[in-house]
Amino acid sequence: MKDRLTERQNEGYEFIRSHMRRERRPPTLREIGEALGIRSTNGVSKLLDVLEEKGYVEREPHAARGLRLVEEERAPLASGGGAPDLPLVSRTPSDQPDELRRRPRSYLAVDPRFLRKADDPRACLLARAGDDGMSSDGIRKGDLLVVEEQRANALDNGDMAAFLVGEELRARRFYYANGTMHLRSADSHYTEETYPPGAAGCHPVGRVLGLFRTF
Amino acid sequence: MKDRLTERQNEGYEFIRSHMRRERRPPTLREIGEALGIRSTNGVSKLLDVLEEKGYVEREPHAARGLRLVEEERAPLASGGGAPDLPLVSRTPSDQPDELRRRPRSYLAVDPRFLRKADDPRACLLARAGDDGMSSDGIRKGDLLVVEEQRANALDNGDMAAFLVGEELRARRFYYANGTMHLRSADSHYTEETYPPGAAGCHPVGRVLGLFRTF
DNA sequence: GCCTTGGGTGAAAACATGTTCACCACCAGA
DNA sequence: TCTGGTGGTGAACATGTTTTCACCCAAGGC
Repeated sequence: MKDRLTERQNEGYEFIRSHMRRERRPPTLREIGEALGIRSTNGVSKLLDVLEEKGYVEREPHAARGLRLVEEERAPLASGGGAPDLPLVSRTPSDQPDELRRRPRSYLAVDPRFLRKADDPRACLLARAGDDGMSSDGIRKGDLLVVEEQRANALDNGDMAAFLVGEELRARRFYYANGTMHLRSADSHYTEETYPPGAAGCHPVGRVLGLFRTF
Repeated sequence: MKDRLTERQNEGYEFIRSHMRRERRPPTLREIGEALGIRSTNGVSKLLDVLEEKGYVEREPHAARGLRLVEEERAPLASGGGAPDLPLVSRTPSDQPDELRRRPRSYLAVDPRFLRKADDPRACLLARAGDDGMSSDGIRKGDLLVVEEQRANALDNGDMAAFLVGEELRARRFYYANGTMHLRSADSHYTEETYPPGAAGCHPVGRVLGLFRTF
């Protein structure tokens, strides 16, 4: 699978590796050439062709610095490849749910173990709870909710779910009965809300898998 | 030194950060523009000018992908800006607090932003709350607490702190008065506990910085 | 002698990427 | 009312970077 490298090829590979650690980006052909004493970018390009054939690097055609080390890709954790980034969504009005993943406020690394209940980790996102309606269930305003996006009909009665109501994100228990969605709060100060499916004022985002809070 | 960013500027910064983690190389102006919905490379360039002025990034003129994150430069480990792993400690008796970091049950990746209030991220660990004494404050039995190890005399009155009591880990408000430690619960069903410093039955672990919960 | 492989040179062409210039709109504060 | 900061558009331009093409040399195997 992975052929052995000649001495010269290994020099090239090692330079690329060290360059990526130092600079946090791949070298250009010229940079490689300069380091190895190769005056022609074509000479370098051929060297990379060999490294690619032998399975040590991958190249993205025509891209500047379009070089990746195969080894580091798979590195389980060696360099932080382990935890996927989830987008922390910014405030979104409930009548424009498509905006949810646009312009995320930031990305946070989340250990895959927190997503083990998700059908699809890529459907997961982070959103801030906008009210205290579930504080009796231990969810407080400002908590970061881990939400797996789901359509309402994929939710089961009693699921902890997240909804956009106006511009606010609310965690509630979800119930579906008599053709309406019921959003049940855990807090007696909050009343149960009901919406017809597809109501502009309330968009079901998905199931709540977990939460993060900082003090 | 480091000025605050506007929301829009933060979107740009966060995209760059996440792109570098995913791709192991900085984005081009056009890649940034595409992600943020900016059609002119000049618009992106001006955004980067601001990020540079405010001390978040550095630019290498004329270089392709000539972008570096100031923050990640100083990152202690070569983990490429990846999330550090915190040990999830296993059950430890309060009279053997040194065992706390021995044989951790597992390690979980935790985004550095969850540790921003820590003096020393390496002093942080994860532990499961063993009772419901703080449920009125939103901490429930089984929650994963992010704890920065600290000696009791580094704690301030009113801090949310973690204690080993017997073999159980408890979150409580910490108060020190009249030569005794007071562990105040948020829940009226629990009574306040007091211990002399150094009591074998109660070992202060540190300050609680945050919590993780999965449903 | 002839072919293959590894390892090149040099230059032009094609494409990717950053820079500059002219211009626009909104908003908050002096 | 003016000014400066923020956040852009669009196009031309200059530079960086990779590709392609033609050609070279030495060593080893047949």
